[in-house]
Formats: sequence, structure tokens, C-alpha cells
Amino acid sequence: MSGFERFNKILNLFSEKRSSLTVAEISEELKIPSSTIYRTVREMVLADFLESAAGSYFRLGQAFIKFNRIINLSDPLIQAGEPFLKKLANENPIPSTNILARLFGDKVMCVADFKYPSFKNNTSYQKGRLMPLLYGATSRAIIMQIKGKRLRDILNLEGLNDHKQQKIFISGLDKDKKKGFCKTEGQVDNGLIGFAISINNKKLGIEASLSSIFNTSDYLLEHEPIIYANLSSYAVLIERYINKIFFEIEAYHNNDLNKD
Amino acid sequence: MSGFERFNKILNLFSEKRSSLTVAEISEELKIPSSTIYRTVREMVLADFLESAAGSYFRLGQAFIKFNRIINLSDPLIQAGEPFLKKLANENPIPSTNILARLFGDKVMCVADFKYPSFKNNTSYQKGRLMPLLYGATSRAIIMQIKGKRLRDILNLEGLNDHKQQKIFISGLDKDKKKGFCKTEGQVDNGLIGFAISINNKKLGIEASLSSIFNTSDYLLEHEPIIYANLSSYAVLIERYINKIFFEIEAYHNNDLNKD
DNA sequence: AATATAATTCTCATTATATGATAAAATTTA
DNA sequence: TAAATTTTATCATATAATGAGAATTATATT
Repeated sequence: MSGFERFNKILNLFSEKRSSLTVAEISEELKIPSSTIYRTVREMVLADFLESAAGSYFRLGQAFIKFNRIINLSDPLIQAGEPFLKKLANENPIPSTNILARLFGDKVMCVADFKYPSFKNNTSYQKGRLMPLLYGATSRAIIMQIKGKRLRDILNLEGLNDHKQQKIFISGLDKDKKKGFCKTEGQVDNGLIGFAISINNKKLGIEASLSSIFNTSDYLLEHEPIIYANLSSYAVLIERYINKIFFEIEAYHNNDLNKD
Repeated sequence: MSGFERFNKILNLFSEKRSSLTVAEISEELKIPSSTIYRTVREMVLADFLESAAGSYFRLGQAFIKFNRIINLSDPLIQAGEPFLKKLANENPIPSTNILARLFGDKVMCVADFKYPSFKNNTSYQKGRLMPLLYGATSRAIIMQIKGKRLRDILNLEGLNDHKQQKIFISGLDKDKKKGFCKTEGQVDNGLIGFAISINNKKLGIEASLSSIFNTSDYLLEHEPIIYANLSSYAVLIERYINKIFFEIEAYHNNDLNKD
């Protein structure tokens, strides 16, 4: 096994439920002698990917906090979209949570959110959390952008293997694509209804969505036109800003002053 | 150079200012042939530590968001302290930013913060950001907990080499230790005044601080007793909760059901 | 304080893997 | 379509990782 592979395997033993591990445990899990694990763990501690905790346990280190911050400060989608979430929340006719989510590999991840103060329910979508790819408007407005073989691969990966069911799912997506919006109720969280619209930028490789989530009990059909109008106008704004940021990045990279 | 070393060096080329890099740039920076970099970058992309962006650039990947979330959900200090930051902000006599910071290796890092809505200034302390170890109340209340050789080593590392100056710094710390609080003005950010108190837990290896930061223009001497009272009561509460969490973790580890 | 036990580091011969020069293929740009 | 750039593949060689076991260090127990 290569050094990097082991490094990666060690990190992936950590989870929400298991946030600290001993060398003995790692060694046992990976079936690798503890002398080797000790060496690797020491290296990882030195580089801040792990830190030693009480009782000869180790846990994830500060490197992740540091790099996460860099992503937050530099991700073009977050940069472009986050400032608008509050405005969107204020303009919605009823209390809402508003979310920017992105496709990251084969996962949907919420990268920014704003909850209107009086919004009661807690959505499952939280910044940094991986979300199911096939359920909820937020995810649908993202997967909607994928087609052909790549879409089928993802559906298979997510367990939607049956050919017939795949067809049904895809034709559902196609309908939403024509409308330009996704609307789902209770697919992810009971008692919540979500509306979403796609956001994308091919140059930057961003496949994302903007969504507003409401309590079903607050929602009335007459709100829908306003909800859609808000989503679509902010989606346009955000896409425009992403483009602007893209050109800034490009200009930065092309600037000879930034080269050595 | 070992595989892990290169991996680490590549990641550390990314920063707030330089959030995407090409293979050519990485190769140039590290003076390593691009064939080798391509191989390593591919591995890192596969493991989500990097992702490819537009124009043959690469940027930091979702792994950091994922692991950062795990830390957030499992770090005993964050778990114990974050819920109190808002309360502290509400009880402070004037608008404030309230921070939990931790010693991580030889760096101070903010791990949680809450800003009172009407607080104007932006502190340099933001979640995930590494802070100077020798300046500002937040850091002082942490370094205060370190003594002897380890303290001297850190001071040397941070460039405070002169023996005389070291003595002055240490005697300053001693005074704060007797008071039990740190107070600094403008050491990190102009126009801001900070108050901090230590938080620690030997068993869990936590050396931390709780701090409140105010605009100098809002601050009056008569606020000080309330500020100190708030800090000290919340510090006690947080330390107690950390202890509670520690025992929960210990119980979890000792539970045979969690062993194989 | 002395002993026992567990955790961590060290050593070293062996083996496996990373390395980088170069060529080839794929992708993007002109 | 051609030219340029980016990315992958190949392969002989150098280098670094590996793991068993010993040695050291830290922690707990009496």
C-alpha cells in the first residue's frame, strides 16, 4: 500500500460517530502493524492532519479547519451567492431557509445557507453536510444539469439500478427542466416544502442550485409565483457574479505581477 | 521526498490569496517534475483533497469541508462552548464578538465565534483562522497556561529570542495569571479592545480561551465588572460541560458494544 | 518510590514503491 | 485542421516504506 493510500484510509476511519481513535484501533481496522501506523500517525500529527488527544487517542487536526476556511473564502459560488441569501429570505412571502448547494464529485453539498430568523424547522441541509443526490428540490436542481452516461452512472451508484425506474426518474427530471424549477414536498424533511433552481458555470466547473425551503403549514399556492420570481431573479444575479469573479480570477492569473 | 511530504507541500501552496493552481505552477514552486506532480494530483483528486477547476486549474476539494464538519460536530470544546457564545453576546453590556480559541500545535485558532448583530467591526479572529500567539487577549489567555521550557521554546519559535524581552513578556503573563483575565487594546485590530479568560482540560489536552471583543468607541470602564463576571461564569460553565463530554466519550470507549 | 504495564520510538534488512525522463495520447486553442 | 497544451502511460533505477522485534519512554498501580 502506498503512503498516501494509508494516509487516506486512516483519515476515513474518523466520522461523526467515531471522532477519536487509538493507534491500536487503527492498526486493527486496517490490518497493518502498529509500528507502521505509529510512524504514519506521527507524520500526520506533525502536519496537523491529526492531533493527539487524551488517553492515547488521536483525532482530526487543525489542518482541516484551516483548509476549510480557505475554501470558504475563495469558492466562487460562496463568494458570489452568500450575500444574496439574506435578501432572498427577506423577499420571500413566508419564513424560509435559503440554500446554495453544489455538486462535489458525486455528492451534493450545502455550501452556504441563510435561515430567516422566525423560520422554525431545522432543515437537514447544513453547510458542509453531504446530501442525498436523488431527493429534495435542492439536489434535483443540480442533478437536472447532468445528462447521458454520467447521469446514468450516478443513478447506478446511488442504487437506482432498475432500468425502468431510471427512465421514470429521468423523465421526471426532464419535466422539471422544461419548467425550469424543482418543487418537492417532504422528500428530505417532513413538513417542509422546497423550491429550487439551477445555477451553473461551465468554465468554473460549478453545478449548483439555489433553493428556498418553507414550512408546509405556512405555504399557500398563491405564494408560488413570488417564490419562483425571487429564485429566478437571484439565480441570474448569482450566475452573473460568478462570471464576474471568474474574470477577476483569470485576470489575476494572467497578471505578470503574480508570476515569479 | 516521501509521498506524504509532497502531498502536504502541495496542499500548503493553497491559500486565501491563491486558491487555485495549475500543475505547471505546483511543479515550478516545488521544483519537482510535472510528471510526478500529475501523478500525485490525480491521486489527491481521486481522494477529494483536490478538485479540478476550469482552465486546468486545481483547487482544494470537498474532503476538507467534510472533515471540518466532523471536527465541528465532535470537538469537545466546540460542542461544550458554542451554545454559550450567543448568550454571552446577549449579556454583554455593549455589542461584541465572542470567541472560543484553542491552541493547536503552536498556533492559536478560533474554533467558534458569535458576533452580536449590531457589532460593526470585523475582528481578525474568524473561525478557522490561525492567529498570532503573542498578541491579543484571546491568545494571551491561552499562552498563559503554558510554562517552563515549553513556553520558552514557543517564544523562541515566535521570534521573541531576546532573553530580557522574554522575561518582560513572561512577567506580564504572570500578572495576568494572578488577575485571572487578559485585557488588550489594539494589539491585533485597531479600534478593538479584547477581554479573555482561560479554559482548559488536561485530560482532553485542551488549552483554550473564551474572549469578548468590543469596539473601543463603545467601551467604558464601568462595563468592565460585567464583562469579567460574564466571562468567568461562562468559562466555568464551559469547562464543566467539557468534563461532562469527556466522561461521555470515555464511557463510549469503555462500552463493550463499541468494541468488536 | 518501585514496579508493572502500556505507549511510543528506534533499528535494520528486505521489499515495494515512488521517481522522473521520455513518449504517447487526449484535450484545448488558434 | 493543425498546433499547442494538458494529461496519461511506460520503464529502468533510486529511494523510501515496510514490519518484526528491541529499546525506550510514559503512565498507572501498588
